[in-house]
Amino acid sequence: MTNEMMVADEGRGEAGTGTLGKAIAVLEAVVTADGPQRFTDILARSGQPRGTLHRLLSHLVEEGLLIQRRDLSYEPGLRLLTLAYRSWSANRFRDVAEPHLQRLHELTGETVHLGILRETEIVYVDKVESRQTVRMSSQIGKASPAYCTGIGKAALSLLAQPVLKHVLARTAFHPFTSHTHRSAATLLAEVEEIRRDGHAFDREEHEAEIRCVAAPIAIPGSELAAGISVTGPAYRVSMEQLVAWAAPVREAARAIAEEAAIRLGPGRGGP
Amino acid sequence: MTNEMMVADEGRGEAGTGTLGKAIAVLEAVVTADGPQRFTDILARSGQPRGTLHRLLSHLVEEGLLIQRRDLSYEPGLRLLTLAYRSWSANRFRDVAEPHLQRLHELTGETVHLGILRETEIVYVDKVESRQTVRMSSQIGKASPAYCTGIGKAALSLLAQPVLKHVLARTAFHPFTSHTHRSAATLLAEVEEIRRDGHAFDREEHEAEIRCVAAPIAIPGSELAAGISVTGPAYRVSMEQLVAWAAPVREAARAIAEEAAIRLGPGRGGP
DNA sequence: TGATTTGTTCCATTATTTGGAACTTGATTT
DNA sequence: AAATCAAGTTCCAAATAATGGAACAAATCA
Repeated sequence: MTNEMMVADEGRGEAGTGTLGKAIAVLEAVVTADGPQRFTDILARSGQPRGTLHRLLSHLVEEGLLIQRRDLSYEPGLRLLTLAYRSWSANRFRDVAEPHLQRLHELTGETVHLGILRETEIVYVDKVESRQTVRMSSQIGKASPAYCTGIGKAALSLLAQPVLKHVLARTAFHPFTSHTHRSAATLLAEVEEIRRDGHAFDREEHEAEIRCVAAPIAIPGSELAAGISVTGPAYRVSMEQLVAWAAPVREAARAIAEEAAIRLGPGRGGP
Repeated sequence: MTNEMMVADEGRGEAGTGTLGKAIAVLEAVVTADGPQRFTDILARSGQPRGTLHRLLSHLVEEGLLIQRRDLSYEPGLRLLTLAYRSWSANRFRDVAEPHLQRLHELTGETVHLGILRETEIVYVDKVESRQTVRMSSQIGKASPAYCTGIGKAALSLLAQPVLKHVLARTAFHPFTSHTHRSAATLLAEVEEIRRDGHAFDREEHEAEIRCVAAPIAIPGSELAAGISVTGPAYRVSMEQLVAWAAPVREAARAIAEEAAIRLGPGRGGP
């Protein structure tokens, strides 16, 4: 099963192909920008010709995916949020994983994440933490690079070697901290270890003073690679501590995979 | 300003018009369904012809908006979650409102919501609550009918009469509880009161044993009607208590509108 | 094995998209 | 006040993609 693991191939590199692809690319251009975007801003960001872009934008507004303000600038619409809410709350894999995340959190007292690999990034799909953090409902839906996060590297370890190579070829190795992998070479070696050990560490590779231990999960039914992690600040969580937590994290991952195989296995999804 | 208040008009009633509209309609059909949907399921739900639907689905999968499982059934993809995360975390209106919601929560000890009107529904955009509830990160993105919720009725009170009529004409008055409005007539009378008072109550109209007090906010710059509310269980929160909270809720709404007018007012949105 | 259900492909017709250029609008400058 | 410039919108013939009915495959059932 691990060998067949694939990554959803989105085809082209940047601007979407096809009519729908272009529309979504424009949507993304607006959504990823900081503030409201005027027509000219989007024109520059998207590279579409004027006439085309204008029609694309009106269609997106008609669909409620964008909102046009009174000063003619464009903002993300509410429909995106509603669609995402529905797809999140109906996600059966997250549902299966949730109690296991909870249990891991009770054991460790630290933040626990569930993430799924998409292209070269890890998308966080669920999170359990104790104290109210600054931003209220966390970063569900946030995407971080796979190559420098615990869950990311764990998920990468599930990929067949040629697929892994293909993903790494598309990865930009940005040096977030002094510990961040700087090339595919060192990462490939670590992935080898992760395959052997069944768990991965983030040694302050994405954010300074933040460490984690993670384990991979192959989602049954779909060809997705996922993972869970326990994350904590370096001053509170030593590497020794993380090593000690590796076993329960692996065990939780195994339990999630097993339960998922039963509840969302080969047949139709349950009620 | 209240008079110009409009509701994003999505045009047609159900199935999307145009190429993009159809694609999003199909996406929605899959996303709102319970489990993974097989081709035939979607065929029935969407009413599209076979050939068309097949192509539409492949495009959606190509774009990462849907995922196709090994058994050929379709599930929501991760891209939706990522797009929604970006648009939520960059939402400047929510950003402005957040500290005010926090303050209201500290004053009342109950759950505080921020919602925006979209068509006939209220979409919850932010939420502040104390104890960890069952489901972790709440119902951000959830949509509830406007006619039977506090924020919904408050927001409706901002609409110009003809627009309001148009919205109510498209509303299905589902009797959730014994207190739910059963027709536009009684609702219109209450909206009149809400316009006069500046606040609205939900007297267990959407869910039994749940009450709230809400106040409307006209979002400056866009033509959106929004609102905030304090919600609590009937056994803990009396109607008298809600009446007492009405003033601070109105005041918070006013403060949010004022601050929003400055920070995201007529000009470009500053950093 | 034959019947049935489910998913996929084909392709001539039709409708939409494309995108450069002209046009409108509104602000700023001379 | 006229001229200049920038931003947004509209137009339309050519190019392209969507359409959808029907034929085709593949798996499932009787």
